[in-house]
Amino acid sequence: MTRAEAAGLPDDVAPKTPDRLRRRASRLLSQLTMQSDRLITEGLAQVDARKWHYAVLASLQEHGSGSQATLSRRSGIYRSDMVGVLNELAERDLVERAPDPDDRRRNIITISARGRRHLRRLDKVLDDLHDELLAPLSPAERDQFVQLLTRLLDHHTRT
Amino acid sequence: MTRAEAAGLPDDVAPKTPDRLRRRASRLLSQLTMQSDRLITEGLAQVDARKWHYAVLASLQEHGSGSQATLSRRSGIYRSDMVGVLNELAERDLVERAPDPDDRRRNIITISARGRRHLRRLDKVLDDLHDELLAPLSPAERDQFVQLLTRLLDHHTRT
DNA sequence: CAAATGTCAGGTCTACTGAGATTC
DNA sequence: CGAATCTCAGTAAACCTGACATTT
Repeated sequence: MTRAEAAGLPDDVAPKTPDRLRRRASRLLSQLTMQSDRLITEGLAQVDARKWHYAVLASLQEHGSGSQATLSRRSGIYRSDMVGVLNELAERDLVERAPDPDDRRRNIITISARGRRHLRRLDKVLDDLHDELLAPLSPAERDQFVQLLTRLLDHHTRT
Repeated sequence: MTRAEAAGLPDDVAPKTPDRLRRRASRLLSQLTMQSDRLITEGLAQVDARKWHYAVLASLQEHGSGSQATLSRRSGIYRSDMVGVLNELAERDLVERAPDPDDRRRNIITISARGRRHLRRLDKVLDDLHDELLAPLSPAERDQFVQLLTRLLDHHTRT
């Protein structure tokens, strides 16, 4: 018995796909991302960090120092928002902001020893949080989930 | 050669997992959802609709009429935001808002014939948009993707 | 009385735009 | 000159809270 029949609705009113609202990938994505963001934001707050802190520190460690504009392109944060993020990171002595002698428009951002230590901590915290986020999935399913997400995202950003 | 070696970084600085930023499920989710939301929002705007319109209309059709508070619980929209959404839907004659004679605190919201027609249109539009969203995936992969999302979301909302 | 309902007036956060000053 | 960089001001939308009057 379909849901429409159960509700006593005539056939021409019955949805082709019951529960279509709940099955729409876009809606599932939105809702899950809200949960995920909350989880991550709260978890990082407990170690005095934010999502963008991690993005910038990880990018610095993996790809090396760079100007604010470079970091912006790498991490996807807007140039205008990067200023505030770097202010927070510099306040905590996690990065150093020094003028570029070769191009005086630029600041060169470098991760500090403290920043590297902090990043290691954040990585552990995030590992735990992702364990919680992906708890219902087996290791193989987690890999597959990440792979599907990656393919979708690549498709929509590359083009 | 790892990325860390390529960048000339010492071993103790090398990330355990290269590209960890790009592989974090939370980050993939955030970014993909941003693309998805943009796609859906723009697509619906072309037929003078918004995401919440669809949510409310679909809920009305699948679960029948109800008070604003009931709709709010069904669709996940806040009671306070529901007012505005229903104003927009009523302006377009897609729903009717009538006081409940049995409980004068309530309004009973009913989908109109026009609303049902509009909903059918929105469903087609959304089908196309999801085709675009999930373009890189095979039908089997799309099912699996939806299923993984559903399991994750269930886990984080039920508990 | 406590609780539910519809409504309104906000708060906060985030993605995003625009512009100005400086330097290349 | 045009273009890039850093910075700040501000918009728009989304999620969310709190309060109020009315009714149960």
